Amino acid sequence: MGAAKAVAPPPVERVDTGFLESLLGYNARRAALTAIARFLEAMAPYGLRPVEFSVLSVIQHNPGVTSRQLCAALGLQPPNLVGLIRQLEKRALLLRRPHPQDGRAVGLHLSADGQRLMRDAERTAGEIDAGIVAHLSASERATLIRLLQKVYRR
Amino acid sequence: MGAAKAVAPPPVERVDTGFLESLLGYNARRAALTAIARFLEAMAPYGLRPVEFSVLSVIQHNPGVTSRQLCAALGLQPPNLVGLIRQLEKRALLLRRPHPQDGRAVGLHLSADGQRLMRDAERTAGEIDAGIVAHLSASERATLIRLLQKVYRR
DNA sequence: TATTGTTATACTCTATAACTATA
DNA sequence: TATAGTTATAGAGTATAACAATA
Repeated sequence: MGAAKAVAPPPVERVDTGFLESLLGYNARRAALTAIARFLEAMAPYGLRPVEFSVLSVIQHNPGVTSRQLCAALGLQPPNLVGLIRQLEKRALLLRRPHPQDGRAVGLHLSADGQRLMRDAERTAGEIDAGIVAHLSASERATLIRLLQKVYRR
Repeated sequence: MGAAKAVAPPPVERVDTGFLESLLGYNARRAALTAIARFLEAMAPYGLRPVEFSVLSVIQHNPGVTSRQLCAALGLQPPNLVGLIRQLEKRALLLRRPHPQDGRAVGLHLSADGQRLMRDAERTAGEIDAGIVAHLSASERATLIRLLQKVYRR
């Protein structure tokens, strides 16, 4: 065949990420980043980042929940929750009340302001989420969420 | 009905995360974190973190790719790629060669060692990934990946 | 002895502004 | 003037060790 010595390879025209796209982890991460980016924009008016939103949401639906329970439910480290709780308390969105049965623990509750904020924020979050999967059918969306849960639940 | 004044609410027994679990973003993030945790363990013997793995994988399948193209393909910021490339070059896993057409750019290539490492690492990554979705059927796995791509591709 | 909440701290990841060399 | 690569730097996010108060 022809001369095959020291032929400079042509520049890459289109980057092939085929192998990565065959991995579940890569696709889940990319999808999560897409969703989180939209979420960040939509929650900016409320002054809530994703972690703050999820913390307040769990407190709203579980009044009196403890820090420990929050950490377990959301996969957070206790030390990282301390500053978060303190800031949300400063903003008067949540209250810390003594735990009815355990003197070491503190029950977390939303204030009236916090409840109002979260009612609006959760509605907005639901709308944003629907927008992200607007080009999926309702059944595709349900399937996607069901399969994702199958992955991370043991 | 009964007396309803100042009754202390009972402690939370089981934390309800139902609302968060109705959001795609939350589920995608949890699934991604699960997959990444397994990936971290499996790649530790190769000394590769997820970003390093994805960078080397793209270079392997696109010899001569530039930093800029890598960043666009993987969603990285150029400044964050610099140190990564430098370390991988120090480990003699990749080579930087002048770009054949653009004097500003540098073409990235895997060394022979890098190619050997990535052949093994990609095989291991595929096995790990299969293990994460082992309790899903082959068709469920394909559906999951297809729907995730539908989310993050525009 | 174990657990809740906390402090201090460090490490990773990611983001932005500004510079240089070349196009 | 626009782009590729780089430097310096700052901000999130996440992790561990160790402590006081209570169980």
